[in-house]
Amino acid sequence: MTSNKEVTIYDLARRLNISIATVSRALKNDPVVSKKTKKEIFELAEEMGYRSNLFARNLRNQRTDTIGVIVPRLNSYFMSTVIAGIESVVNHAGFNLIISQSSESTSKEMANARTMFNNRVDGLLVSLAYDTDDISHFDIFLRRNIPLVFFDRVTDHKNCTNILIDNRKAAYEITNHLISQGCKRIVHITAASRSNVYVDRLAGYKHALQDARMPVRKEYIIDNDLSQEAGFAVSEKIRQMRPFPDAVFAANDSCAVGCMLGIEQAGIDIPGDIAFAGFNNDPVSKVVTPNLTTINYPGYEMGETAARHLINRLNGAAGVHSTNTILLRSELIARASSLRKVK
Amino acid sequence: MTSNKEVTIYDLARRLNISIATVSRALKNDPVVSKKTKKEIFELAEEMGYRSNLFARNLRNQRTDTIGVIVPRLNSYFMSTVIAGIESVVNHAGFNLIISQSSESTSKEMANARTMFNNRVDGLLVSLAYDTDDISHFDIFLRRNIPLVFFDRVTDHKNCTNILIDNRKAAYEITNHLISQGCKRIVHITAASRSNVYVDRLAGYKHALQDARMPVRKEYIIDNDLSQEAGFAVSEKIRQMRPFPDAVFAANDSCAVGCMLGIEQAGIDIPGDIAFAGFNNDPVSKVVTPNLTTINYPGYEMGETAARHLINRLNGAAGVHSTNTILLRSELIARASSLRKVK
DNA sequence: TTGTAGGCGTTATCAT
DNA sequence: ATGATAACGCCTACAA
Repeated sequence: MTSNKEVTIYDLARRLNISIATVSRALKNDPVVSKKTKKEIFELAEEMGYRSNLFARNLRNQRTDTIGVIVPRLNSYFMSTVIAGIESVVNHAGFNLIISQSSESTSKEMANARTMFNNRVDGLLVSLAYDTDDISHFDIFLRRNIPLVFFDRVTDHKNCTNILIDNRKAAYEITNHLISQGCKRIVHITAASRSNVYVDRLAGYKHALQDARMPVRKEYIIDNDLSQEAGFAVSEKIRQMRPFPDAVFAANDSCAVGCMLGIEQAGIDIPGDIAFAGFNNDPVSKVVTPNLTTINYPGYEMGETAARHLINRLNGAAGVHSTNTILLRSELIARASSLRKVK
Repeated sequence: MTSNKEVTIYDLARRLNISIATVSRALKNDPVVSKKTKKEIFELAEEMGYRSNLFARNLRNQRTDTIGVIVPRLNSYFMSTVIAGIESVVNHAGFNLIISQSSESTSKEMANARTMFNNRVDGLLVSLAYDTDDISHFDIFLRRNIPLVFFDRVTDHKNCTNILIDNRKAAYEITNHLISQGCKRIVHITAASRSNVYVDRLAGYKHALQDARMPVRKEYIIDNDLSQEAGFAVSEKIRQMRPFPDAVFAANDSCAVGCMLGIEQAGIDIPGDIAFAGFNNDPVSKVVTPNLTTINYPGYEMGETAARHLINRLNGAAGVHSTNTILLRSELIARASSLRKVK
């Protein structure tokens, strides 16, 4: 059992018979302190197991060098890739990171925001929960000029920058791809959420149909929570549709995969009888049989961009403040699940 | 542009013409303060946008109510399930959480540990990086009696509790299952890591073979990083083996899946020509064709257990301190990838 | 190059 | 029921 007593700069100062000011300066490598003194201080600090007290420091500095991240869920490939991107930038810039998940619940998101606020984060990166509509719980940050950057699941707000891809365009492309493969009755599985992500994908889908002079049928637009299980459940519904749809475009890969599994169990041929497309380029898209056509979503870059933008703002970089939206490039990846014709 | 100035208890006190002591007491709902004063204080705090300063509070209290988590990677289904379990317990107990990933790098793990230490976490939950062997970077915690709990990727250390499953037994069972299906030449894919997880699974595999009086062949034990790509690469190696193996037991599901994809591309029948088994019960195991036999790994429970144990220790619960190891139950899930006989 | 002293916002101990 | 005040550990003008 060792002592719990913390070593402070006072202890170091006392032992070396110098002032705490010198110790404090030495520890932050202030060039004004003599090499010799510095060396002594460092060695003693090491020996006594000194650690800087972040609270005292932050209390004094009114700055925490910490950035908060709030995401709906940690458990998608996409999200963990984003986090990796954020981390690389943030660490490099000497900031710490606090991550929390809202579990797709607005009330938890509100609590998380409060915690971040109380932890005095210098800035915040947010991807909104499924149902978050009103974002007034972030006002506390804006009122104090704490920069707020949204990514993926965003919302329009002056003073906040949004980092995302052009969901509408990507959905347009993938729908168009299905059309080009001869599909005429394309089901779209989307989320019953007002989130930009799903709204825009739906818009892209509709737009592509319209441009191809195909009807937008209400019964072909199916709402669920986009989980794999929900996708599986949808397959049952689809099987009973008459006329039978000849394509499914789901707003994410897991849901597409769940639906594919259900369809295949019923002995229906993919893509012969019905083609499939998803969204995100999740690794599972390369596992399912046949491999799933999807949109490659640059998660790592998105994380990097969001973090870099935030840090630039913190450092007062010119022009950054007025940036409203940053769009990243995405791309269609056509795989076997949708390839019906030899081109 | 609003002011950045923080509201403190001094501001509240001044406005109400009372002392900061009363304000402080009122804000923590001390029953000693009169209802009336309390009400006034709360209302003014709300009106002025007061927020408690965590740094000042922590500095004063020498306690942060924060728990740190260090994991190798966030991007596996298993790990995000664990985190969810940890979160539920931790939030409920009124603690905050700081999460960081070591990206399987020992040096990053060391840096993370340092950060956690400087952030004065009250306790730490750790799953070790791939190659971490020496854990002296955690000594700083132990020296200060900051409780440390390892889960999944653990190491033996007095004063630390380990939460894990019986990897050896699980691996024994799954190997035995393959043997019961008539497999005689079983390849094991494992990690070139000294981590208990892989060492124990290998031991279980060997043990099962020995109990069945089957030889343990060195060339059947393959090392890699257990990624899906690595699994795919292994399939090539396996295809060239003579005699041809009739089963593969990989130490995780992604690697098993990667290998299956390679084997199937070569037109080899699973499980007819070669059976497959993985580990973890990752969702992908239900997507791959045929569905993958695996071990169900109770991630959520593991997270809950680890967090609960840590919090009990922080609260000084009796007996907890001397607990060395907590084993959770795992179970074999036999699916089509290994079912060769009708029983 | 080093030292002195005040303050960052709280909480807890003593008084009143 | 309320008030005054001393820490908590650090940083930084200002002084020497």
